[in-house]
Amino acid sequence: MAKKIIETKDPSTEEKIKSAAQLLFTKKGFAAVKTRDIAEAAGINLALLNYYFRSKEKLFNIIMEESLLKFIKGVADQFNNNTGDIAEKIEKLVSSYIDLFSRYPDLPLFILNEIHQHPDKFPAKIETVAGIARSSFVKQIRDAMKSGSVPELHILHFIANLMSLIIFPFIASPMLMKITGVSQKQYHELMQERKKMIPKWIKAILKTNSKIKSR
Amino acid sequence: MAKKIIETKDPSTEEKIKSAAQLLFTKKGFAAVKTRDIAEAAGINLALLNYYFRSKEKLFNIIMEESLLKFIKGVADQFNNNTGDIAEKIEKLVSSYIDLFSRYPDLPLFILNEIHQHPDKFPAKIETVAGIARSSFVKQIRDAMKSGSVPELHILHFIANLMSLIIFPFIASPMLMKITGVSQKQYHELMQERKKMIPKWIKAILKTNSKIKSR
DNA sequence: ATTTTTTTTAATCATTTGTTTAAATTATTT
DNA sequence: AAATAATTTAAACAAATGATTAAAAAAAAT
Repeated sequence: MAKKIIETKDPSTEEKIKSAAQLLFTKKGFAAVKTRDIAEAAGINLALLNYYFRSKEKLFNIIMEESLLKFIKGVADQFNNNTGDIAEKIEKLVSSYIDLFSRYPDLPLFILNEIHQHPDKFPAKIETVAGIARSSFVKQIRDAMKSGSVPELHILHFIANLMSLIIFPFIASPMLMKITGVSQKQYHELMQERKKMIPKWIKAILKTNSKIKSR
Repeated sequence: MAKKIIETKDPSTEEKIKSAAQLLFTKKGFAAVKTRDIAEAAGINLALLNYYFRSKEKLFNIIMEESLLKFIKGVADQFNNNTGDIAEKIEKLVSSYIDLFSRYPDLPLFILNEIHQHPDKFPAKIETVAGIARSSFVKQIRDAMKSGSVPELHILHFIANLMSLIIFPFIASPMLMKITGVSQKQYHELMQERKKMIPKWIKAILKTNSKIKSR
């Protein structure tokens, strides 16, 4: 009856469990997924889940942590990158996120749900988040606004708009497809289109507010 | 052991159950809510839930249907309204939605989750959705684009952008508050601000694309 | 080859959970 | 007031569910 310290061994079954869990948790959420579902999807014996991960909750936390990392790494990289101007950073950010969500379409809703239900757990694990507000990117924007080269706009609006335009179409894809009658393939192409369009739109949004300032 | 046909009687306990269920389902989703949670929150005996609603699932469906109605009524009203120009309709739509989500902050995530998990169930119940594509509002936009008075832009982008800018900040409020350090009260004020700003931003987005066309 | 350790399996446990039952209570009708 | 119907309650059931156990099988070490 030798228990094992998780890290050290065979990735095969451990990985099988993790990827099955990732798939299911991401698609259905913690409560809706049963340990037996994971075992079956992974093609392993039920007891192995607890053997490798101790509990459903611990397994979920691992999946969630990795998901959060995927989600945040892109922002963090761009937000803390010190080279390039605002426009360039936005382009890279948009592009890398659209690629990420094209690969993992369930990721954003999964994460937003988790944050929605456990708002306090979230920043504890990922210190990166607090860093965003102090990042060079946000500073860059704040400075540009103060200097007048970019019109004033509350930073929340700016970040909210940018994230909205990137993320929401992935969260709402079934609805938007139903409403517009667009096919899966078309939808994907339209998302690719947005890589070029969102940066332009964001720029246009910023210019809009100059009316308010110059009045 | 007298069973009853639901509609006819005392609203008191039935309503207590419904509002408790609405609160919990909306906040935590179907699987995470236990019938005993609902009973406790409603301050009623567990068996009454089944007495009045037959099953947890039936109760959930009622809550979901009402939520979908709340969610869609606003669009449908504006989208099928035949008076007023595009700009006016957008203003009304934005304003009514921001009010709706300010009152029911958990509503959008709840509905998006449901659609995400049961994409087929959704349009079956709410015929309104299919109607949106054929609505006078969408026609109006399509005509305006063709006539050149508004630049060409795939209708999906238009609807996606509009919904994104309205809805996403409510879905992501905990995250955005953490990132920007904005308080609950400030956040609410900023959402109110968006009533005026989003229509301008949408207009600005539309104009952006004219470069592509006029080139 | 033998021993030891690690991994896998089938069976089982203890709770939890959705639902039902039968009796008690309350309200309504006659 | 008596009879009937509707509502509420406490208790219980059956199935589902997360977790554990002890033994078997496989792999690694000696």
